[in-house]
Amino acid sequence: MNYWLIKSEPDAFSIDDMEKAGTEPWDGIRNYQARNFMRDGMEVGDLALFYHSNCKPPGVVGVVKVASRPYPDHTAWDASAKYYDPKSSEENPRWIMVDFEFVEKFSEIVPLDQLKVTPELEGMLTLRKGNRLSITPVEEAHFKQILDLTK
DNA sequence: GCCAACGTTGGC
DNA sequence: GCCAACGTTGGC
Repeated sequence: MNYWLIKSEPDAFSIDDMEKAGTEPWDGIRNYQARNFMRDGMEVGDLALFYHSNCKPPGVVGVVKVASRPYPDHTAWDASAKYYDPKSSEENPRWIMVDFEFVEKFSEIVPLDQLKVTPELEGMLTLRKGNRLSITPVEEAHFKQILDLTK
């Protein structure tokens, strides 16, 4: 069992969209580190914090669950798609994705400001200055600490 | 809108 | 393999 944090811009896809969708293919990941986390680390049933980025305020707004094994991201093959990558092919897919399933929406956001001042979360990858990864692993203790902050 | 941080690209 | 130029992310 591993824990993760995934970022999404609420203007593009929010926790409410996630709740409506129920299950959502997480396509469009075009970063090797994030891809490798999905490929090498994610297991069906893993839990992930759902984080709203690029908004006011940014922060953790809920929990989702890994609902599939990694599989090729076909949007990379579609020349008209936003995340088209000519270097990826059906024979040799460069990018992958997983499905996420809605688990929970917090009654209130846990804002980034609060994460930053919580001593137990010191060292969390997402809090590191300049971190732009859209998928990061989260330590179990940190994951549980953030759930505690919602109570 | 600004800009720091970081990843990617491509010339050499 | 180096590194400058460029693009993107995301907090502020």
